[in-house]
Amino acid sequence: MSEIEKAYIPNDVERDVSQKWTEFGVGKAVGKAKKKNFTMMMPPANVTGALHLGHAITLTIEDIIARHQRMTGMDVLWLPGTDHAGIATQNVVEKRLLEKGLSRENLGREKFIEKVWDWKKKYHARISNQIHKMGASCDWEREAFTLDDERSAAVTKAFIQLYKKKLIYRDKRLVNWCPRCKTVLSDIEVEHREEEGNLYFIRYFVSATDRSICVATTRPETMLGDTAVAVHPDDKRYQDFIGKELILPIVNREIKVIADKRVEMKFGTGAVKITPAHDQLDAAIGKDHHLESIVVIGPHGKMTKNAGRRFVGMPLHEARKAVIKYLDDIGNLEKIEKHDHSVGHCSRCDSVIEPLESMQWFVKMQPLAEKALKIVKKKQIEFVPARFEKEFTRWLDEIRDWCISRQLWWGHQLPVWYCKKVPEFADKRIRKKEGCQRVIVSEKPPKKCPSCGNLNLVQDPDVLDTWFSSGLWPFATLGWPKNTKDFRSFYPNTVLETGYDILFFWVARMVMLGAEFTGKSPFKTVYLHGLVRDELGRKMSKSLNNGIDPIEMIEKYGCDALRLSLVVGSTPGNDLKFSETKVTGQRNFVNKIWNASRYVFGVLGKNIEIPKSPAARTLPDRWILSRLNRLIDETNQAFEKYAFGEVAGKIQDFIWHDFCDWYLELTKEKPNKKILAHTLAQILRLAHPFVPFVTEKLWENFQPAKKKPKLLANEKYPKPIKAQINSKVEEEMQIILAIISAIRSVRAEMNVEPARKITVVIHAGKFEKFIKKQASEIKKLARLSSLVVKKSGQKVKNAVAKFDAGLEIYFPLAKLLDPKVEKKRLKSDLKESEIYLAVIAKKLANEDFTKRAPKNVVDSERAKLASVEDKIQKIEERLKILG
RNA sequence: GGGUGUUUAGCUCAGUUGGUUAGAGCAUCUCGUUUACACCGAGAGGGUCGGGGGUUCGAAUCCCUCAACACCCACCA
Repeated sequence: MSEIEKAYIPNDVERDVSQKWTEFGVGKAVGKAKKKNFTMMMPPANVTGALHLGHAITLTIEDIIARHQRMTGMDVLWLPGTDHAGIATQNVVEKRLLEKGLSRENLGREKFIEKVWDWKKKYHARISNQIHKMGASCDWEREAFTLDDERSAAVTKAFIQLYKKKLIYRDKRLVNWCPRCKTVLSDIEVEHREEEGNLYFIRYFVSATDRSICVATTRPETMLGDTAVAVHPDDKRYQDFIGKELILPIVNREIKVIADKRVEMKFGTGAVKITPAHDQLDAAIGKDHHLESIVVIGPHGKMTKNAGRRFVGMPLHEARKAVIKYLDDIGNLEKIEKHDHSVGHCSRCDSVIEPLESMQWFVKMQPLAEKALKIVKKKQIEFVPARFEKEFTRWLDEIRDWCISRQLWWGHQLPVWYCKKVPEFADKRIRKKEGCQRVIVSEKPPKKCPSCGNLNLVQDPDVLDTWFSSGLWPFATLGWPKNTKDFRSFYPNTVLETGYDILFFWVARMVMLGAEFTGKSPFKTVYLHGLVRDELGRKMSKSLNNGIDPIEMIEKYGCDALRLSLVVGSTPGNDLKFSETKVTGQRNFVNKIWNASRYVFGVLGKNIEIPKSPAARTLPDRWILSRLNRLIDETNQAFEKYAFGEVAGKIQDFIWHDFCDWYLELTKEKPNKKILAHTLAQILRLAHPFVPFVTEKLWENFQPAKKKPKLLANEKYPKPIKAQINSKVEEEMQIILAIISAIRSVRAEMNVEPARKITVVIHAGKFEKFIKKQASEIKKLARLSSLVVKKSGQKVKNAVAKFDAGLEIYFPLAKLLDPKVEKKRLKSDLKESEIYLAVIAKKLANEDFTKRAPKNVVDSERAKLASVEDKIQKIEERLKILG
């Protein structure tokens, strides 16, 4: 016993245990088709920086799942990986370069990518190390990276296959442009926020008249690119304007008034300026009315030469001011009103997104979404919690095409070559050259143009959206498109666990691409956890500086404590408020397990074998076995529901209260070694998925010296022995515990020092027998010098009395008894009981209740009534005696 | 403009298919060095379950409605 430290010191233990797991290959999956396989892919962490609490909760939940499944006998593949995270990583590296006065343009593409790989290596090592520190029992031998060779091959294959099916196409359209990241983004990478703004009213005159139309806009600078004004065809105010030419102020270009149903009559003046190059709705209207599209805002957020000499080169916000001033000067600015509207921001850098017309690559989503929806309809995929299914299908129902090309360097370059026709943002040298303009999509660089034989082909400089490669993750990680053994063994995956914030970004794409390429749902269950927030419920962010570093928590309190603090009290899909005090609370619990075990191992001595089926000798023995098996039963059920918080909470309750507070204390005099060993072993097995380090370390004490050591991680998860669940035993024990509590309560109320042992007399009625059997335990825990248990007897005079559960408990100590205090105490008890009596009596007086409620409910109410009536009667008698 | 979630003790949250006087942890107060643990133990106080209405013998739990907060989606310029 002296070998076990008095308090649990996590850091050394964790290092030691971690090493053991690696040695024994705990996370390694076998991968034989005949074995029962369980597959789960770790959401690949971005190689941008360090692990945060979001990763910590992901790893904790997934490790709980993985360890639990492993212990139930599954061949678990939990495959770890990292994500190249295109924009995010490129941004950090560029930022770092900028600090040294460098830019990616100075370095050139190749050199720059080298730098990013350097960064990747460094942060990959750091993140892997941190994943280890979280206790993650994943299969490192199968680790994958979204940009490694195998995954890149999968990406190319996927791209080509979709292109051949005409599900990938190239088109010029209005896209979301981030002027800071200098790339287009998909629609879901744009975050809309309601912002204060202005509505500007600008007057456009009809050519050669003094009649005019006033238009309202939130973005006056775009008027330089207007090519029409639209009104609703039914709008009486503007009937005779339709078809007329207006003079666009400043530019002095003629634009037509058109009629279109999409114009909202009630908004603004009912007349809309149409700028097809810079607004989605305008683009749609422009297309239908064959309007010209004039680009006035360039890719860097500056005005183009189309905006006119006065504005060219101006950044957007300046251009807005200048246009307003100009319009005001020439008298065309009617008024400015306050107007809140939703503004799109880059999800990576928060810059305001500009709609920009540009040639990009898209995935046609409708056919893919249909396949995914079919999977949902056929119930081939289950969401936990279920409500996310609705969100999932709704998004798929309204799906829009996915812009997948990015003007970045870090990522999978498109497997596309042009016969000297190059995309618009390529540099000038190649732009000048001309060819037959053929687009070649090919797995390997083509030697010459298949149409004209030209040798001078140029690869599209763009890369694919990071999420395109993540979308292939469930099968690309297993070697797809090759038909590998792993793919056959582990596909489809069993569970996909991640945060609900990437339901569309990631989960939906995996389901669609999985259905497309493998013909089935990539996983059976989608478990979505909530977001970790700070104690005020705010999102953790760098700008608020409210982030908590999980590694720091591990160093301070231990990994097990951190893991519990992320799971206990949390439910699927709901956000979790996190605070350091939660971790300290769980650290205390982990220490409790440690010390309870220390006590048990002290009692057991060395070379302990865990008994197969220990015999219960006493009521407490039978009770703890009943409670234990009830717990096992409940935890198994809760695991089925993915209610990990519930499982952890129940195990915690059992260990702390049933086992430590009661069972260990009750049996200290005469410990039953076999029951102790068995119960502790079951506890360690049950708790292991949640607190793997401390339990694995403690498990070492169960190893008989001669035998080869076995790991707890490879043990079987407990199954309930239903025959040991015994409600009668639990009820009896409940009475013993109630007696002890009642005595303790009276002692505290009467200020009897704990050191002072007292005498208690119990009139126990029908409970006499088994209370007598537990007399020594009651004496010990209630600190009694003697305990007299009788069926009934004369009311004990000069005693403090307590009536509970049909029992009379007397404390015959004249010194203790202050009649005044005792009367007061009894009276308050009486009052409470009378209130309770009234409640039940009223219920039973109601004929509807006695007639309609089930018999067992009515009976139990009657029993309660009898019991409380008895108690009241006894208290009243007592009060009479006291006078 | 649609949709979802949350609202239970000072704080963080549990509350299965409606059925004891609504629970736990933290915090608070009182007592305690009973050799596993002060990262502990014992005891106590604290809630008209967001408001209103309905269904029912019976509602924190089911239905309607309102409110606050959070989030998601949407081309109102």
